[in-house]
Amino acid sequence: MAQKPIRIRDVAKRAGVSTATVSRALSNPELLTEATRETVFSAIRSTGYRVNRAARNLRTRQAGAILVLVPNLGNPFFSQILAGISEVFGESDLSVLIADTKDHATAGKRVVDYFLDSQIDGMICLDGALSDEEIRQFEENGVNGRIVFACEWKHGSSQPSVRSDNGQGARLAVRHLYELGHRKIAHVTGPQENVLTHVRREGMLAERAELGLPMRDEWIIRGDFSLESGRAAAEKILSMEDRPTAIFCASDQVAFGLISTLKTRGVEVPGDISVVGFDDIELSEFYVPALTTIRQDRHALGTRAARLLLECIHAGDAIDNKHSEPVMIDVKLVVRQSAASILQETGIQA
Amino acid sequence: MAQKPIRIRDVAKRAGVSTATVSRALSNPELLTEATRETVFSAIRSTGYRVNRAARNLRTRQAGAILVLVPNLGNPFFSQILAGISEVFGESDLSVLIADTKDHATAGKRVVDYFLDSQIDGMICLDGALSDEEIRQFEENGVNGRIVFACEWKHGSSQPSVRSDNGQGARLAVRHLYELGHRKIAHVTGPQENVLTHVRREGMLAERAELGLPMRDEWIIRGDFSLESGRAAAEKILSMEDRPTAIFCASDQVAFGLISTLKTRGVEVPGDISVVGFDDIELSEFYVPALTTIRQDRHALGTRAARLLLECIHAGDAIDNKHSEPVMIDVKLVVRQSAASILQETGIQA
DNA sequence: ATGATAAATGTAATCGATTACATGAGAGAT
DNA sequence: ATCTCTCATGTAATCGATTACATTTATCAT
Repeated sequence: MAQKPIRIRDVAKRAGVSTATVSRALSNPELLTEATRETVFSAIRSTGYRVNRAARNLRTRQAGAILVLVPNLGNPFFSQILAGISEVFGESDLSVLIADTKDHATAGKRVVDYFLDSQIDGMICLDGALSDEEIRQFEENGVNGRIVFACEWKHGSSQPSVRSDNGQGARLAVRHLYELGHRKIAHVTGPQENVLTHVRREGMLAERAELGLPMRDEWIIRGDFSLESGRAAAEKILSMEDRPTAIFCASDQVAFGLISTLKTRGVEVPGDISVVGFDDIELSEFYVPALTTIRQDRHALGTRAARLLLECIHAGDAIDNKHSEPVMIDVKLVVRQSAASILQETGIQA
Repeated sequence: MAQKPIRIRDVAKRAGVSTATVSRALSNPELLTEATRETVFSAIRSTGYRVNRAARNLRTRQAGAILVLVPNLGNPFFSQILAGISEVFGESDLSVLIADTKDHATAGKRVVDYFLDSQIDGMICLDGALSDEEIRQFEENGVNGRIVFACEWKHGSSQPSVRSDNGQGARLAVRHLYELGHRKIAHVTGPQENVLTHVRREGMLAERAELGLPMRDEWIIRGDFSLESGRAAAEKILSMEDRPTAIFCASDQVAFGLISTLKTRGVEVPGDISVVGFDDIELSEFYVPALTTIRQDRHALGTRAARLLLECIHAGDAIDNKHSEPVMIDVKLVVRQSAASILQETGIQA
């Protein structure tokens, strides 16, 4: 019961014009007379014609799609970014493909192949941990001008990117804890090679130095943004003789893993230890205690990156990589319940 | 600096064969002599040839992609399902498009257009709330055989679907609470028109009846799976004179919203009120208290649906809709901390 | 040796839209 | 009345792979 496919030729016949005219009505309507344009459109409507993407893509040498490369689709952090991206591309006529870096690694797929197979016209990469080999393949095949990084980026690369002001976020977190009276502040980092891990740690150290806060090696605990690593960090902290009074986590998930484990072991948050997260995912507001955290505007990260990519694609080789400096998105401190004044902890009142 | 595109013709020339032979080497290698096959493949390797998808799609009248329609990309519940889906399609050579129903509604897009524009060969629909109008369009355009529902489904439709055993899940939840000694059990539902809302509510009522539990109208609280609706439900419960001792929520998110609000208002969970969720998203284990909930195997939902769709696509019009009965995925009760024996609550010991 | 059959490969039409180039009609200048 | 020039539209080549059909070659029976 397949429908009879309606071709541009059928529309042309119906409208009494050539296929060229129909095609122009679609892509450059201003070239046509008011009258013919009307005739053609009414023919299109009455036949229910829809352009065949494959044919168009073949002829125009475009793919009509872009790819979003996500480090881990299972992480709720990315959902709002994706929503922002698909919102923008929903208005263009580009479709959005989504792939998980994890799947790739296991399946031995090369990202550059999406370009080489002309499956995509561009890519938004949410994963800064692409191998150098893959980056080299991008350069080699001249697809660099059609890649935008968002959230994460490749360290030292000049590729266009959209990012939160992570350093500032870290400083806000530390300062907030400082203002609450905390001096012994620990930090659970992200994965070792991650750019975000780096800038957030640096931001924290900078603010710390500025405030003249003490520092110990054991206060920097290696994590990887995951719930599980939050749990592991909690174990470390529980085993310390002299525990920090506050902990700044590199992600909200880490904070959840941490808090949940601490509380299970009888350590109260924020009673005994204050915790600040990073990201402000939806759930943070409804955690117990509601999480004090640094908000990243994930939706904006998505839409800005999407628009930037659209520019790159439309510019083509014309402008090339003039978007060298990253687009920065402001972050802000969201004060909730998980970090409290140290006075409450010790019971000392002024 | 665009790369010279290598066409099948170039490979043919290099290998000293016709384009037909090269094409066969790729799609039906068994038709060729060992020798020519070797020659062709080595020519492919040395030229770095990659097939042009647009050309292939045009000729074969396929799209080379499938669509996953998600009710709300921002909901972490779907991430694992998506991961499962992209895992399966990563092995086929179909790409995965993802679209959010919300965007569609606002942009006034029609889902069926993806098919009509030959952008997709099939679709996995995670949204059971498609309008009748849209369903009609599917039938009208003969694309019904290429649609698989997952998680949710269209009530009364015979379209292939993969779903959790929601009724059983609800029964398990109620029974668990019953066994803990609870008799006054409330339920926060999903959105009114949702199929899951319906079957979960029915399952709950059935188990309740079987156990001879009392029932009051105010114990059925309307929600919509969201954190916010959990908060609203909590407000309702707080305002009741005679509060239920346990609450079964239609989703984990609802449970979080509920618990967080109850605790903020000084009602302890599970001390004063026990709560059971539904879904078992990653975070549930790390909530405070760790959430007792019904686990849906989201990854399996994704992979099963993906494989089912692959079958449908390969079968073509041949088998048509023989997958009439839904694929059921088992759920199980995961006991954690949010639901406790009622004895603890009242302080009465046996 | 010859014809029949099967297996491997080649030839060329085809998928459907786009667009460079060609054509024709009308406006305006002389 | 004739010549230009412009603007709207038509003609047909093209994008690159697939595949029905044609042709060649090899295999085998008689």
